[in-house]
Amino acid sequence: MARPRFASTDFLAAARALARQHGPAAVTVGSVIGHMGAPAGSFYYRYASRDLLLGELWLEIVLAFQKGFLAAIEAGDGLAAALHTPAWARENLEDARLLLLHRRRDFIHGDWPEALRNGVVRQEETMKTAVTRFAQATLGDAAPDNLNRARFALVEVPLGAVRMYLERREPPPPLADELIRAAYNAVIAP
Amino acid sequence: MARPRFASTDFLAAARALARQHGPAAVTVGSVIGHMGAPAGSFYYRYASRDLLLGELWLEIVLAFQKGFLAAIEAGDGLAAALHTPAWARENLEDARLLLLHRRRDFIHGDWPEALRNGVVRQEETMKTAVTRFAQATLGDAAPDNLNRARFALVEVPLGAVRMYLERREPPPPLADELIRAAYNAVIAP
DNA sequence: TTTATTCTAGAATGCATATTCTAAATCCTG
DNA sequence: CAGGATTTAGAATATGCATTCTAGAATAAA
Repeated sequence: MARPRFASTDFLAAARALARQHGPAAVTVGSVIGHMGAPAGSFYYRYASRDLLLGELWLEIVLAFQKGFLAAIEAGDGLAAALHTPAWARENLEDARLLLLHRRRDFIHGDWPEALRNGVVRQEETMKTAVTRFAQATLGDAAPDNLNRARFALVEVPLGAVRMYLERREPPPPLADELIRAAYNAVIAP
Repeated sequence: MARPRFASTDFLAAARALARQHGPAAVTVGSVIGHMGAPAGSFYYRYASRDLLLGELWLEIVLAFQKGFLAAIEAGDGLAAALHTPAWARENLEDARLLLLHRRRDFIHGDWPEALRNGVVRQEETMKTAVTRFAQATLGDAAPDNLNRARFALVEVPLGAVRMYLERREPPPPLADELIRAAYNAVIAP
């Protein structure tokens, strides 16, 4: 084989760097290979498409985020799950900006590549299951209103408390936690 | 003059319809003129660029939304301002989806057309001023933490309570108001 | 050393879009 | 009606991108 100069992970790393700096839309095949001085052929030797690259990037980040969230839910601690967002954002500011300031469809517009579809579906369902479990355990049952209440407390409130800081590239301050805690307690009867 | 078949407002209406159905990215010059059977020349006779069209659309919607919000703030009623989001979303479901499910940069990527720049800047500052006024009146002063607290209660919480419904094209139910009220009261000390 | 395999190289292709250009049609005014 | 202004019309141009293609270079295995 010809001397391998470019590994898959190199392309992924370049994509990540570009996405962090200029957003997912700026991750074009051209910008990626330009960023690392690789020819187009080398890219397509590793990745079947641009979508595959961006999809992998998103999935990797979302799964990393999810881990701590799920752990808290499984421990039955909803407040900890809600507070996981600012905590994770502090430790992973750049990835948090990527994940929380953009939508999934900013990474992949339209259908996901076959190779990733399973992973994405599993990710979605894992999240949905966690929220459902929380609703049942803490709110009594998984009636629609309870699911929405749970989702609000666990997902939307933390996101809202953190987004304004991420936009300024600042780690969420203690106030973010305080706001989340207050809203959580107000919405999830103790 | 040749018989005017296409008014500016026709293009704006077509853009709105397309954006509502498929998102701002689907508003291309081609899709707009295709949607109304107009030639490209007629479009460019009315609009200097696609950005101008999309920018006008966004600005029109955001200003419509803002009106009620500002009225509540000026009346000194923060809770009413927070509840304006679900109320407006109920009355303007499709525009609310457009405004709240997408970001400004999904309409205009990069620099805004000169013709709209003033309007956008004014819009931003009007909003910032309103939040500041609220912070001073209700939280004592406009220290950074107070501004962020105000923004959370007035903007982020309502958005979070409403987004999940908008995504499903459903008007926000009473629960949305209840969640907003609870979070608002918890965060804005009475 | 030969040969098959794995990659690098980067030019060529194709497609979706925005925008421009030129011509002609329609209407208003004198 | 003549002449100028306004609009329609839509083909032509330009650009940015993803992707494909064909050649050739570097390596491992035989």
